Amino acid sequence: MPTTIRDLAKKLNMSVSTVSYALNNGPRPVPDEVREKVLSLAKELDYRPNRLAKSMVTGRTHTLGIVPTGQFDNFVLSPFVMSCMNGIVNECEARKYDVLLFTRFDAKEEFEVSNSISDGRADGLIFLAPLMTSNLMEIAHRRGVPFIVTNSQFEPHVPCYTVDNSMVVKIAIDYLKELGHRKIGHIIGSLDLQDGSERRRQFEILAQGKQFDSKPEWQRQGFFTQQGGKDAAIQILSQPDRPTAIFCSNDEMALGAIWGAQSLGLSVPEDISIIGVDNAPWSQLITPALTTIEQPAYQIAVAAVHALLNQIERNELPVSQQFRPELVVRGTTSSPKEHMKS
Amino acid sequence: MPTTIRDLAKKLNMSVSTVSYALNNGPRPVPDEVREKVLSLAKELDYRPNRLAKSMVTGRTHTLGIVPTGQFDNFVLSPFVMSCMNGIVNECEARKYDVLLFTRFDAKEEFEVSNSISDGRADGLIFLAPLMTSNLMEIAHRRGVPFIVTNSQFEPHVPCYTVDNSMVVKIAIDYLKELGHRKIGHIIGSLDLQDGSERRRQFEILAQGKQFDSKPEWQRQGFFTQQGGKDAAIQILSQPDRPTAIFCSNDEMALGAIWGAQSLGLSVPEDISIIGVDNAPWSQLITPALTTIEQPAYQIAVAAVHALLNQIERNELPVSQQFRPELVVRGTTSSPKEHMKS
DNA sequence: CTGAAAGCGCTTACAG
DNA sequence: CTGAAAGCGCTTACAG
Repeated sequence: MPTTIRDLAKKLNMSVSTVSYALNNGPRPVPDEVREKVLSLAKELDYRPNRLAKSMVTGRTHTLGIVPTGQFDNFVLSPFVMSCMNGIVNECEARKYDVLLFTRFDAKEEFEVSNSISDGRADGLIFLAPLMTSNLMEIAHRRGVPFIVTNSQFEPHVPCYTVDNSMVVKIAIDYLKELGHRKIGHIIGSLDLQDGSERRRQFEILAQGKQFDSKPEWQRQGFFTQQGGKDAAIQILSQPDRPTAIFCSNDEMALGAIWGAQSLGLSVPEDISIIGVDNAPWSQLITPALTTIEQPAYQIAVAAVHALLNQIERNELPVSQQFRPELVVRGTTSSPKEHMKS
Repeated sequence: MPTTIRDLAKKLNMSVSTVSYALNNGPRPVPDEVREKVLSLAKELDYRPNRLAKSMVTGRTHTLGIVPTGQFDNFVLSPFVMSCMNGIVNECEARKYDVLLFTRFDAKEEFEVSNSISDGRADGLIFLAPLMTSNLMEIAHRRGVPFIVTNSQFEPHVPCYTVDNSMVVKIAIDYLKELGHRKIGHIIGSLDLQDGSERRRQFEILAQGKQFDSKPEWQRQGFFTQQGGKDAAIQILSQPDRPTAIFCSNDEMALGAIWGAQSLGLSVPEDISIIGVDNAPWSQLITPALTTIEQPAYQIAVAAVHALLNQIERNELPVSQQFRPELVVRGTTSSPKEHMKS
């Protein structure tokens, strides 16, 4: 059995309160001599404070909970989520918080998750790109658990930290237009994720605003996966009248789209320009290197954690924030061939 | 204030014990009618059990702690660690455990880590590729906290789950020899990590066994990073007498080595064969695709978690296990040019 | 069958 | 200045 504060008190013939104050160096003053004694015995007996007991009485755990959307597999595959995790963990480290990863996730075991998130183990919650249909945020709100959301947007009162998706699409389209493209397709991401559906919506808005030509047949679901991107690209590009450029909602699908185009005998970027979103670590390693839109995932996460901890520690209400994406021009985009332009 | 078990008992005019047994559906039998009442009021008042309180009395948290080696940055960069995390989280999910990520890590804030790991928040610990100099395992052992180690090996009584590094090196060297290589260099990984130092040691053993030619100048530190690999390759390959193949202790360094070779005007694999370790997700995306040795990181992690949970739940002592690596032949290796052979 | 009570290991008002 | 005690929210022997 590990040493407890009572063991120390008994051995020293002191009260537990004195020992506690000595150990914590306050808030009640303790004579140096007494403190020395306590500390030295604590060391000798390898005393370790029990955090559960402490948390029970203080109501604080110094732990942040992370609620993933789905299987952790997707984490590893998604460079965005990984950068987020990186930012979260680094910021937590700086603020001396630990990170609790909930493994029963929203999509599958909602009931267990909804129990976990407010069971006292975390001071606050980070929802990583939750499904648009998730009601977990509502539950957290109702139960008074501080939380923030990354990469999804909900009602105004829900604090959301996300990239500006209308800007993501605008930057991509503006750049393609600048290159001379008029006929632009879109490989759509998962529509139950806000990034996927919002990018599609913005694409639609620009298309309907006659910013460029697009037809329904040039827009296909790719589900944010390589295979999905490849299938979608093949469908889009095997049509007699095809676009000269495709905007893909993430890099995975863009990679698949390149393969799809090549499988049809088309060259990238000569025959078809392809642009993704994320700036995945591998995107600069492929040939040709992928043109993409980078979202500041790391900074988003750091800001989100910062806001959440400010709410927890200083009761400051977090305010939603949108972050600017950035164009990264590489080799999968170029001007369209003259005869393809229209 | 959230509803407690006492609130329920009071409102129902029952004892807390009855409510507790009703809520947990045992171990003491409770009449169906009473149980219904309790459950329905619990639902009405949105009662959520406090896990801290429960853990205090049961001594179990249903949470596994992960102790990273260093900055989380390295996690994101390292495909091996990511696959491990993936395996850990998936296996924990299946067994209904959550995952606590300690953010104060071994290398920097050892004292805080050593406090955290035995503070009651986790039922067991996973040390992810700990430094060979770490004494955290000893501390965990002394305090009676169940733990396992991945990708590092210590004394026999420490349960370690790791790839068989002698086989990693043997497979790489055998394959290069089979291609006809006689002059082989090595880009060494971090020597404070067991994978790095063990692979170097095995390389040395084979070299001294006259399995192939190698000189000290053909072995350079690459610190497991791209830049380190590039620098090392440039040093190795700018010598008048240079090897025809380089075995790199991981894929990151192999990538850097390719760049280094190319910066010297050498072609891969025509002028120099390069082989890595890890089978990183991007390794098949580069041109030429990287020949590498895959270690079953996911399976290692799953087995490790499995063993750890068996110890926690059934008191079965975990036994160390070594896993077989596998050769993945791709485009960065070929037979050496005739005149270079010796 | 069910209630009153002890106890998990702490913190912190409350007395003296 | 310091000790005895209440209490955080549970589980579970112990009585009745």
